[in-house]
Amino acid sequence: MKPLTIGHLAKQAGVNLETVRYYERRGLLARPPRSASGYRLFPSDAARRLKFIRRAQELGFSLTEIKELLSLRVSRTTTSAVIRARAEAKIADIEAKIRSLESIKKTLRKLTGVCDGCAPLSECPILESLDREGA
Amino acid sequence: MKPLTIGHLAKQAGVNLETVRYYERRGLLARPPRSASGYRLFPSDAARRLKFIRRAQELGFSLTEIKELLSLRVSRTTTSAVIRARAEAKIADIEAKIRSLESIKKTLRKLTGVCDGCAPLSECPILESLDREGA
DNA sequence: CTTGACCCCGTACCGTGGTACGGGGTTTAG
DNA sequence: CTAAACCCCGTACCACGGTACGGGGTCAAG
Repeated sequence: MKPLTIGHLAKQAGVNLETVRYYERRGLLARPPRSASGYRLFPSDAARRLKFIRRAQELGFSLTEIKELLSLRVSRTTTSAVIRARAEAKIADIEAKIRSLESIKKTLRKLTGVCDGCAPLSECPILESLDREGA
Repeated sequence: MKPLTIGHLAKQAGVNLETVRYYERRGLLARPPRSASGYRLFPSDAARRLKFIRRAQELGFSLTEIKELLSLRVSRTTTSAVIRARAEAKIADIEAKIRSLESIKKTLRKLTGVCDGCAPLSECPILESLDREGA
């Protein structure tokens, strides 16, 4: 639970040290307290936050969106109703993503089934997923 | 079912015309036949393919990965066993994405539940999702 | 008390995924 | 038969998300 220097944090989270500074600049990581000589001293849960950011990126969220996600919490300055609305919007986004992924997955499963069933497949069956629904 | 010029295709798929050319260069779209004067004449299902690409991008796939996804199909040059293995790898990727999304969603649901239950929440509850499991 | 590892900051540079530009031919509607 | 609208191609440029560089201070081991 002792504070981490930027190098240790970066190593622990598996990211580049410069990336940590970059996220701080972008506001994804709070500006940490500094030692007398100006070194950043990160709370140990900063590593968790970094890992969250990386995972969320892999799921197609931009850094801006991730920042929004991370700031969803009840506070003095934001009422729970506002938070609730924002969270529900995010949930809808996420559910749409999940549906799309399920759809691709289903298609891929059909594809792996070919070997067993020898069913005929269209030229590029994957195109059959993700049809309809406006952008 | 008549062929589309690049402009019509772009409009139909809701993408920039230059993007179509870019995808063609990147190999995500087959080089289409040309008219006598050199105009591209796309089969009408190219629009579907473009929409697929855009959706897959929103799900965090890079253009390179999308190209791979799109090329998953049985052909003369690729045996079904190879395809099967590739498809199964993609399925595993997708399932991991879905799990991560479900995890974030669950956290967000807890958040929206606050209004009703007035349960105390940690400072930033979203961090609790996506914990553990190596990158 | 020096040497190597680490940190600071600002700025420059890079890969990905486009998007724009510009000089030129083509097609089509009036 | 001409003007608008479209297409060609190559090249330049852009935003995002980093990543590297370089000149300087700091800290810990020998």
